[in-house]
Amino acid sequence: MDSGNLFFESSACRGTMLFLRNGDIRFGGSSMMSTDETSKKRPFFSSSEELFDEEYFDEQLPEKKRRLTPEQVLLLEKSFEAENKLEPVRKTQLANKLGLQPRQVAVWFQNRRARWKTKQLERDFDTLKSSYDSLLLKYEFTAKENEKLKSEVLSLNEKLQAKDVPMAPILDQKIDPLPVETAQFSALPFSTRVEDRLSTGSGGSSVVDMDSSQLVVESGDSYFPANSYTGYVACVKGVQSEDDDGSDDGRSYFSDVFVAPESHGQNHDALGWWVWS
DNA sequence: TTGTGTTTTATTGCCTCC
DNA sequence: GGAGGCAATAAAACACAA
Repeated sequence: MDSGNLFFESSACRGTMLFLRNGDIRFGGSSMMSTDETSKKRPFFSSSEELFDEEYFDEQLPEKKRRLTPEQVLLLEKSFEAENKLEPVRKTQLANKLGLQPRQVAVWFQNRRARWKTKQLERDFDTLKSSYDSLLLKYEFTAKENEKLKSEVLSLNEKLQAKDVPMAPILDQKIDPLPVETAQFSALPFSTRVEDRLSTGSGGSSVVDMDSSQLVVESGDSYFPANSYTGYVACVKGVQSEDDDGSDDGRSYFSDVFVAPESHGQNHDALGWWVWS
């Protein structure tokens, strides 16, 4: 990992001097501190000036990878909530404020974005699953209705035949879906780009671009594959989203949608699903 | 206390953008 | 070409059951 280490040990401190490829020199070591103690001590990485300061060395034990204090994490979380990308000026300001190196702040944001993305994928999956289940129930219900109506037509035809009246035809085709208004949803093709979703963490609302007929998900909303899903989204009530850890913004990015299979017209697919455009 | 699974911090390598 | 982003990964720190 590191390009070179120099182990050192004394009565005061014990650890490893790390010579990193990027030219940084860092110190690692071990301690038997409690978590509480840890939170009171300095962060692991300090400026090279500090690290070569003898007084500093006498007072401070170099540590191995050190967890950030709750206060530091809180401030970082707040900053992330405001904006999940870190421009250089803000990085420097945060680093100064927190007593960390800018690199640490950048790394924290990088990892935080990764965690956020993982959570978001989980939420998207849950939402899609709920939507699928809901749509499946609807399909099954309507299919039963269809069968029921068919048998009614048969029955009535038999009665008409008995009275020698021309029969009504039984259409051997599947019925069309309910009108959009009746079904209480509207279909919208959507397409989102990962870059757009990640560009900021402060968004959260979805807007519909009527000109392009696309559901435009504002930055940081969802992680459906970019331009790879060409299905349709329809708004429906009652799909719950979850806010797992509370540290995320807790927004529901697709809490009111479900997805139907791809289609280019009002028709049925191979599995008998109703699809529309 | 110890083994094990999870979380957090940090590095590496590759990619994109300017 | 340098800066910054991301995915993958390592490893320390932590949590927790046995």
